[in-house]
Amino acid sequence: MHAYRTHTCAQLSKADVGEAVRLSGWVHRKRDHGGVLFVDLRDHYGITQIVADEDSPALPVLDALRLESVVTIDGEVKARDAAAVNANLPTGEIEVFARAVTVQSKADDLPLIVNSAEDYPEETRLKYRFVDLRRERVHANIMLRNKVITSLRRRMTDQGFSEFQTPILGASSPEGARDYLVPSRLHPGRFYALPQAPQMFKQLLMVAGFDRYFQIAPCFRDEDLRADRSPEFYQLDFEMSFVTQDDVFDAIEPVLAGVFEEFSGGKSVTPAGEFPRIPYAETMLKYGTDKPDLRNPLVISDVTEHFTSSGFGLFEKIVGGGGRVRVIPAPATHEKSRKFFDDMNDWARKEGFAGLGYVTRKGGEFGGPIAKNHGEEGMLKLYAELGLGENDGLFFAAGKEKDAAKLAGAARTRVGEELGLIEENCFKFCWIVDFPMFEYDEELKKVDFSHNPFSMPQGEMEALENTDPLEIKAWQYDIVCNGYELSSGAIRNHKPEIMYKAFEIAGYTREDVDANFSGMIEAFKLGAPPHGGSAPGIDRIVMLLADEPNIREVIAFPLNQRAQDLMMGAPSVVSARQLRDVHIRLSGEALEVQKDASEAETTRVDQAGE
RNA sequence: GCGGGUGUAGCUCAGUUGGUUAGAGUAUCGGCCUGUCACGCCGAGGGUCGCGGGUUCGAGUCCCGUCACUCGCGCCA
Repeated sequence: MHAYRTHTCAQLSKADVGEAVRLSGWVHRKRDHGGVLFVDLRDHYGITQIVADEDSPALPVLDALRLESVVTIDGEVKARDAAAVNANLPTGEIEVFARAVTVQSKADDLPLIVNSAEDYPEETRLKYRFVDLRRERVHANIMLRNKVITSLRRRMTDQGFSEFQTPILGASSPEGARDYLVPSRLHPGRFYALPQAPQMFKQLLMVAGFDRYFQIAPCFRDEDLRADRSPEFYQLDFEMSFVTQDDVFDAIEPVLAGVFEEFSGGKSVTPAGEFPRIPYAETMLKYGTDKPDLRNPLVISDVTEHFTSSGFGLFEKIVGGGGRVRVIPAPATHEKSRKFFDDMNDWARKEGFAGLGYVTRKGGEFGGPIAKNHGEEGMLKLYAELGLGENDGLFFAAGKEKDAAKLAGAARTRVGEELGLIEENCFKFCWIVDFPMFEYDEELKKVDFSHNPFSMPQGEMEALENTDPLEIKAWQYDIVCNGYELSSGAIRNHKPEIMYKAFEIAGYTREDVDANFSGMIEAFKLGAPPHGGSAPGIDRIVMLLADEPNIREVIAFPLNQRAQDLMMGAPSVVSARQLRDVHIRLSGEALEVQKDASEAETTRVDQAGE
């Protein structure tokens, strides 16, 4: 007989009655009836009820064990009486009568309880993540993640993509997020950077002629966190040669739609080939964001023209100063109290906006200060244009275009949620396309890249030379699902002359480009295919599929909101010797921290890895 | 860096207008119980009310500061 088990805790059924079996697992739950003891034995696969009575030598041993101890049970499979069958358990028709027990590992008092769905503080959960991960929900999330990744791999290879690895220790590059830095021992004063994404390497693989690349790629960005942002995360990174934007869309839509259909648990998914394509300018107008949640039916409109002259002086003044007025409909709000509208305004102020105006309408009657001052005639005209009914309210976001769009976007979400308009049980995908190539940086008072500088401008060199830079679009696109940006990608700029020109517009010289992107620019001078790709975020995909509001719920060992590993103690102080090795001397606060750390903390116990 | 929320027993939470010895459930420990499956019953231990200061005859409760966690803004593809 095997040392630990003949079956898993999910395997036994009526067909095995009478068999002598050996099971191993964790003591999930105990029910002690004095002369008879029930133990739910749990492993990765399931739960089997173990029973011991006074005839069994296992009884006192199991009785004394705390929950989550690990045991091996030798016993006999018995059928349960009809009345004792547990229909909630796949193994509920049988139980194993314990003849003997071996304690593999005793558990102390637990910081959190595995057999309960109770919510524990994240701090506790992360510190004892190995216990937390035994709990049903997180365990299932991590297994879902595994299945999603397996499925993505299969779908990509089936489409002729090949999987590659790229370096983790790379060079810091100037654009984008802050890099995680790794000091070099062999090269004093020099640093590696962990990849924010394998961007250049995947492009170089295209230049190397591999045609279709993908990778489940670890990415690192040293920026502040959000619920959907971790400093280390994974992307389904891919790149293709000799492709147009449409080819990239055609390649990835079936992969994403397919994996969502496979794991959505019956929720509807935008079919492959039908992802709406929304230009950036349109999404900023209609949804007030570049990651619109299309489950929300509300659409923002620009009504600036209605307020060039208006009895409502505030809007007239804003419009006169070049500002915009945007509106969000609040359908069927005739029975909402004044408090509902005032609360929205309070919310907007709390969010740091100037305020959210509103008009109420009850049975055709307009209400609120804006309606009063703007006049009934003007309101009727406005409502007619917007196609609004006699019981529909309206929220107003006014200000500089950027601010008005942002407030309108936030208000659209808020109104949709408050009115219960968000469609449930669906995943709504869309592409955001035609991102601007450049934008005006108000702080630096200059034109700068609005996204990745390596995207091909639409119209290529001709556009760069003859168009207002702020009008130029890029072959740059995002995939958005339910308001989450899942992916960002582009058709790349593989022509050195166009790249020099694009950088020139953003105020960089040929020498700047050569110095910062030498590898890439050299490669493009030695025969580069047109190419493009994208990189869907795997953690966010799993988060959506698992219906979790937080990315850490789908990462086995996540860093907390302050980028610390509470279990392993990262980031940690290191010994003076380690610092010397990498030519680093601490000062100021950093030196104080190092000094205050206990000797044990800075003692390095060498251990061999695998 | 900024704003919001939270912080009371190992854990989840209650705690009134500032008023006697800060409670419940769960976990732990002890006892009872032969068919449970969130078993049940009896009992016990367990508290720097995050920390520091202030107001007050009196602070878990009010005020100021600070720390931790978290959500958002800034930042970030």
